[in-house]
This record gives sequence, structure tokens and C-alpha cells, in this order.
Amino acid sequence: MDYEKVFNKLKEKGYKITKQRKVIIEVLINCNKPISIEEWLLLAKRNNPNINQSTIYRNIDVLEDASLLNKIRPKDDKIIYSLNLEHDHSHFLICKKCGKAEPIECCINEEMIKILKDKQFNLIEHNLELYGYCNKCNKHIDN
Amino acid sequence: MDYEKVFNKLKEKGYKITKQRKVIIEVLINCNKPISIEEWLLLAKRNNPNINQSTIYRNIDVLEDASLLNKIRPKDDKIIYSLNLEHDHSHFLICKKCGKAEPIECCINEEMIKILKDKQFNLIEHNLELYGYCNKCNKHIDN
DNA sequence: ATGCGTGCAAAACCTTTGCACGTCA
DNA sequence: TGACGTGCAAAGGTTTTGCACGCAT
Repeated sequence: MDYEKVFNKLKEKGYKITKQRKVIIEVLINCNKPISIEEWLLLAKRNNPNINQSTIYRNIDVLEDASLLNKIRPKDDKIIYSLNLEHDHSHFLICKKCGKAEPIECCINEEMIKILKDKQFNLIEHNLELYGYCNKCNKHIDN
Repeated sequence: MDYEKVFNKLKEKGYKITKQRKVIIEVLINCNKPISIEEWLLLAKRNNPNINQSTIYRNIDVLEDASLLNKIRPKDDKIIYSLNLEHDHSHFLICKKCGKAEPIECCINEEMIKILKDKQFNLIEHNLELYGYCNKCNKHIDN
């Protein structure tokens, strides 16, 4: 169960499980796509109208600290977040229409490794985002 | 000459070449790494102390419109910009120490294309950033 | 019981905009 | 000369912070 996974990781890190924290995390679990801070707050307020924006911001830090958060920074749009339950890091196919983000397996291939070797570049981390239209949305595109 | 390339492209697009615009672009040309808006303004002010932040912001729009700007959005840092003289788009090896960003050739390989095909994902654009230490900096790391 | 987490409001930051004036083509 | 570009200051938006209180452990 996703809930348990997340809460256990938070407990391990010494964080408390508060009502607000639960709501904030449930929003991500129930949401099938990455969301902006604005949407996140809105959805959280549906379950608990008192939840404050500063609580969202503070919990972003908490979730990042626990490596539980994916952070996607589109070039021309707001940062969006989703839960990271998969591995250490993920790459995504992000649909420009419905917003769904599907994690995919890694991408650093032989060719890339050769380039890095040639340039003697010591790779620490990387970021790959693929934007387009998913199978479903591709069929309905007319605009 | 880089200056000419850039100014010609701006003229083609119908933009005027003003003193401020020159200074702003020269900063990018003379700078061997991508910089933040803050640094950009600071460096521009060295050549022309009157240059205003809003002029930087407005020229970012202009340069983007003319496809002359690379925009890098590190996950945990400010957006940084560099001139795009290369191709339609570039990917970079970005040094976490000296900040240098070296463009590299593309990355979407057979394996990736197969995944996209399997998932029937219609790829429109993508974004790859590789962070690590460049050859030079790698030798001096002690912290 | 104690200290972490939260709500609230204010502060701090960052980006955009309206207006009057200047300047490039 | 006319339209675009700029400086300035104010507005708008987002994120962070201080403080007092509440709640999870």
C-alpha cells in the first residue's frame, strides 16, 4: 500500500504523521498526474479547508528530504510534483494534454557514456523530460 | 562572428538594435557559462549602469522569440541562460563547480524510440540536462 | 510533557506592467 | 517621424518567515 510506504519512510526520518500531512500526501496518491502547488493546495483544501499554503511549502521540503517527491520543471510552465515511489529517480513521458506523467526506464546509453568518457565528464545526476501526447490524447487532438 | 549572427537574426525578426540590447547580448557572448537573471543584470550594469531589470526581462522574451536563448532549469537552483548559436535545441553537460555548460549532440536513441513506439507516445519535445564535474574541476575537488 | 508542525499575517522575493520619454530605422 | 524600446515605480504573484498555539509521540 502506498500510504504505508510513504508514512514509514517519513517516520524513519523522524517526521510526525499529522492530519495535514496525511491530507497533503493523500492528494498526491489519489492524483494520477503531477500537479502544481496551486492545484495541490486546492485539492488539499477540499479535504481540510484550513490547510495553509505554508504547510504545503513546508511539506514539500519534508517530502524532498525523504526522497519521496518527483519535481518536474517544464521550460515554460510551473513546477509540478508527484510522488516518487519507484526508484531513486525517474524520467517521465509527460502528456501535454491530460498532464499524465508516466515513468520510464533510464536513458543513459552506450553512446552517451562514450561522450562522457571522451570529455572526461564526471556525471553526478541527470534529468530527462519527454513531452508529447499520450496514446489516449493523441487520438482526440483537433486543436 | 557571433555578434553579427545574433543581430542579424534579431533584425530578421523586426527587432531594433539598441544600446541596451547590445550590452545585454554582449554579456552572454563574453560569458562562457549560463547565468542567472541576477548575474546577467549585474554584468550588464558594469557596461551600462542604467540598465534596468525590466529591460533584461523584456529582452529574454525577445531572445526566446528569436530562438537565440538556451534556458536551463536545474531542479534546485535558479533558471540560467546562455546564447543558443548552435542548432535548434541543445543538451548540456553542466559543471556543478564552475558552471560551464557544454552542448552535446542528441540523445534520443533506438532504445528510447522503441519505448515511445510501444507506448504510442507522440513525442513533441524533450529536455535533457546532465550535471556533474567537468574535466578541469574534477581534478581540483576536495570539498 | 516537549518539541515538532501548523495557521496566520507580514515580509521578502521575483516578475510584470503602465506610463512618459527617448531613440533606432 | 513613428513605432518600438527603455527607465522608473508600482502592482502582482509566489515563497519564506516569526510567532503563538496545538497536537503527535
